Amino acid sequence: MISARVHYACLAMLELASRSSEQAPVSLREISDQHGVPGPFLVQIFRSLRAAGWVQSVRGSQGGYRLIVRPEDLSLLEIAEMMGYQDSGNPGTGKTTPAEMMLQEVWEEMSRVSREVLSSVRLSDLKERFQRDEATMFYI
Amino acid sequence: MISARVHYACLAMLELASRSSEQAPVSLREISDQHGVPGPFLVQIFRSLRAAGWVQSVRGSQGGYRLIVRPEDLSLLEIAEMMGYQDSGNPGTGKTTPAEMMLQEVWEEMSRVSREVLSSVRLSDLKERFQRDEATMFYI
DNA sequence: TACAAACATGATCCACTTAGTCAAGTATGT
DNA sequence: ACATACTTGACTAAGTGGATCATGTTTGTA
Repeated sequence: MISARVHYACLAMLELASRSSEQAPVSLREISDQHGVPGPFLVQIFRSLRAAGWVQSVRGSQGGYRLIVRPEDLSLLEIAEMMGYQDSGNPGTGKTTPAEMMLQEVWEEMSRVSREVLSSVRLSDLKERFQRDEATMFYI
Repeated sequence: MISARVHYACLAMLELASRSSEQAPVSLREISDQHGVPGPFLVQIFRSLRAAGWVQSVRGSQGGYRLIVRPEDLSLLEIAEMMGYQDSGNPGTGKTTPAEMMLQEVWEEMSRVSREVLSSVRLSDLKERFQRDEATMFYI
């Protein structure tokens, strides 16, 4: 249901968000090492993130990526959709029999509630929780 | 998210349920014609339905399938799972970083609510609605 | 200026799943 | 006997997702 592509993108965005106070951009290498995401795959993902206008690239040595949207303005649903979450709808025989339509309603309700969950989580929510967790960890 | 296989299986089960009062079993041919499901594909699907113990096959001429569970005892979730819905869980890098775990929670919540929708619809619910629709259609 | 770090872009590849097909066999009613 | 219809198993075809490669461009630094 959730592809690795979506998962990786969310990890990456969370990393950028949690380090948005730093001046230096974050390199793909760091994200790759930190979260175990295949390096070349990250490149692809960031192409999309850049196209979405959420990150800015800094080329050259000491380069990397920087977040240029406010974390509270971005939900996981938006990220997932940008990464290709459910471009294709539910199946169907094409017919419009009563049975067919009834099932369609169920599938749509399913996808509705799923999207509701995704859209209810903003990047800033995760960032907050993340920082709280880190603080807790530190004192244990 | 919902595969054609699941969709077809639900259509077929609904057809069997709505005709469970008839003595004669329902042939695959009839279901195929009625709902536009590729014939040979139905064969595969019914193998699983039979393995689940929900239908009984009647071989030979005038043969077909007959429902042998009560429609109120079967939910769409059970059908979907039998047809291979989400055998594989959500993605993950395998690491147990805070970020990773937080995302896992979201993905799990997503799949939880989806399953909740599926499990809340029983075959008997669809059957009822189906018959009501047919009756309405008739009088229009 | 030369070099290394790091992004940019496009093409490509492989594995897996899903949808769909075929063929040979068995059971049964007429 | 013969037609109908399920049984079983193998098999193909297409699409998708994950991952990789190669090559080029930009920029900081020695």
